[in-house]
Amino acid sequence: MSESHPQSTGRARKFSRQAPDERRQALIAATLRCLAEQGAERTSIRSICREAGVSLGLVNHHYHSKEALVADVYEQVSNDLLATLGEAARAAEGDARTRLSAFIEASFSSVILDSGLLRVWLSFWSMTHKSRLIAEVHDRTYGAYLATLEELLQGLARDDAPLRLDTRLAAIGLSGMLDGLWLEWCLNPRTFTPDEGVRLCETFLDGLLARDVWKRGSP
Amino acid sequence: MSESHPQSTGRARKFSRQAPDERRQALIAATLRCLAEQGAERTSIRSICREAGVSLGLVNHHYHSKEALVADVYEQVSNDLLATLGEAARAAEGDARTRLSAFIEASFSSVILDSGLLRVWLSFWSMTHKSRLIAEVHDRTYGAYLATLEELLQGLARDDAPLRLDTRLAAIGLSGMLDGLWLEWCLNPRTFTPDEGVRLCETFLDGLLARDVWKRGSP
DNA sequence: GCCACTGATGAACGGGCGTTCAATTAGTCT
DNA sequence: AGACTAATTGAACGCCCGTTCATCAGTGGC
Repeated sequence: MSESHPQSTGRARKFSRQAPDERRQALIAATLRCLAEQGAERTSIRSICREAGVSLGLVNHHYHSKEALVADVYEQVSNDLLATLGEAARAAEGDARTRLSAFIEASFSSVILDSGLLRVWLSFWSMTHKSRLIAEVHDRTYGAYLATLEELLQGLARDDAPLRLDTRLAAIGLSGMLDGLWLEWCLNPRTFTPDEGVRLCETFLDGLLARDVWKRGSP
Repeated sequence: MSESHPQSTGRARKFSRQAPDERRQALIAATLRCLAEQGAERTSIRSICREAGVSLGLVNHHYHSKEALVADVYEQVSNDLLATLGEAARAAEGDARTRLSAFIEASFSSVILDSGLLRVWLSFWSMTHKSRLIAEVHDRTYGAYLATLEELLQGLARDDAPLRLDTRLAAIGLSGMLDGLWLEWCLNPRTFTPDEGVRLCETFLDGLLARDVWKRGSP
């Protein structure tokens, strides 16, 4: 049978070695599962090791602290998520507006609207103020998120030549609405449906594109 | 001198009695300070008692658990905050739109844009999934928040008679943008200015009022 | 002036935490 | 086959946690 289980002919292997990169990856995955299921407060090095099926000391062999491990998790989850959303936008055939709609719809898909994912994010957010490392990951990944949105919005502005759109601010506004609705939906899914969330974001976009609307708010 | 300090004529008072209501209030205030400064993870019953200047056992004398205390804090902070914002809206002289703008501006005032306040809210949010009590407080207070926004938006719809505004959904959208921007600003105040936040919310409102915009997102 | 009532105290309990480190062992290289 | 290397183990350390409860002490009613 498998060499990871006891055999009749010899002693069981007590553990299996792995290359540091693979092991780190396994620890990251285990940490993510813990954060999603238990939240930051109940995610201990012990529970992570239990989840990963390794002994207590292993985390501190591969990471010099719990903080460093969580920072790696943050970085990876952010990148994966943004990649998923970006992929959805890129896969949409059509003009810039169609791609943006695809991005928004993907943001309200069941992969994203998951209270476990919120628990993960709340964990990261709650660490930003006491961990420089985590704060840096936040700034970097949120910057990448904004940049992606801004790029999509620049496509919009290009399609609609006479329109003067402050794409930086528009990206901030759209991300604010996406994040705020996502947060609220995860906290209480009964408040509104994912479809309604999509419609609200679309409404915001439409408002941006109504030419004389934008300048009303300006000084 | 004060009877709460040692006197030359007698022994120092070891403690002072207070009516349960007053004491509870003091504990709530101390808990709030702890949550704002340290976050949920570092806010222990011990640190709360230290902050309130009372002994360890007192919290469990007035509350049967830490959870019950935090639920009381949540309830009170929510009510205070909504009262502050509602006050700002009510104090604004003018039409419905003016009152809404006042509400929005108040939401981006320095009292609200405070990373300590975010830490408090992150604490509450992170407890909603493992505490029925806290989840109930969230539902109740967020419902009141939405109701206030919806009332203000109904005033808008009344001023602009031909406009058909789904005030429930509009309130959800506005709250989403307010919360999302508030969250992001607290996490990284360098991303945008409070003024820009106000302008983004105003833009969303203007979009809602551009008559033919709303139905575009509808089925 | 005393007593009952009740708010307040703080030691004690059992447990979980992050981190350290000497010992062990799997896998590779000669 | 044996030695070497480095991944892995798990006990141990010191600390903080929420809750319990026997005890103490102010206050109001008699």
